Amino acid sequence: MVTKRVPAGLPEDADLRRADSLAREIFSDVANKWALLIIEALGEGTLRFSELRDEVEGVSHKMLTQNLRMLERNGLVERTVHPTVPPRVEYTLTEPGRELRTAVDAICGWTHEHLDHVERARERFGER
Amino acid sequence: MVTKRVPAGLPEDADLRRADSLAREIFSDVANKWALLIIEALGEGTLRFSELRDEVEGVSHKMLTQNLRMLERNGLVERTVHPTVPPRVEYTLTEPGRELRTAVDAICGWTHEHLDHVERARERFGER
DNA sequence: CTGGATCCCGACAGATACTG
DNA sequence: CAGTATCTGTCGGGATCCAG
Repeated sequence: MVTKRVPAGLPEDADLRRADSLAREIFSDVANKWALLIIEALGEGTLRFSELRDEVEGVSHKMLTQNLRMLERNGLVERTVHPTVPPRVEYTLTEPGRELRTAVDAICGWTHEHLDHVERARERFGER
Repeated sequence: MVTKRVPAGLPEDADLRRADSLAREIFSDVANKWALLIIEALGEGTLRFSELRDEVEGVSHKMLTQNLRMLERNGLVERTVHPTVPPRVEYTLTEPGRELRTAVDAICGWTHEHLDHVERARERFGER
């Protein structure tokens, strides 16, 4: 987390602190397993709640709603309710959300590309 | 998380399942706040344990060691002990670790670039 | 179907103390 | 300084039930 350094006490000092703590807060929100998997699952498209639950393997009802609310609150995901019966709710990444997704993609890609490296590292690590 | 689809029952089927579950496991390990912050803190350089504790703001002694062990086990971080007194232990990203770091950089960058967007989204979300 | 609310247990994370 | 161990409380997160 790169932080701009400024002599203490200047007028803009407080603002910078605020911005940094906000950045940390957002990072903490976003940098968790379920949030990233949801972002990855949404991809370019639109998914319903139940589709997401199926798509994001292993996520519980609670964690899904919780993270979706959080992502919506932070403006990463847009939630559109179709007032039909039964209700139909769709989730889509916003533009910033899609931008973040490319980073998540990179992590996913990295994971698959280094399976062997990790496995070998684990074996070596196991020898003790 | 893109998964290659193969007709069930083929010889390589089991291998693919194993690879996927391994990928998920690695992802779960890596996609957490402290691990990502540690990777980001290490950057291109080398840091001692105590330097990392200072650098990664808010991390506890325990979480730091725990995550460092995990990153070492997965071959993302290299740990070198200098048998001096007092002991001096240094941590560096491995090559795969540095590759992953670029993705983490992207997330950090994203965070700082969208502070306003997030703040506005939160305000709008608050109106309920 | 979506999702809020509640209960409850296990895992996680902090604090502290102890070794090399 | 670096790291392990233990103890303890908190809370993440699953299961379940209820409502719109």
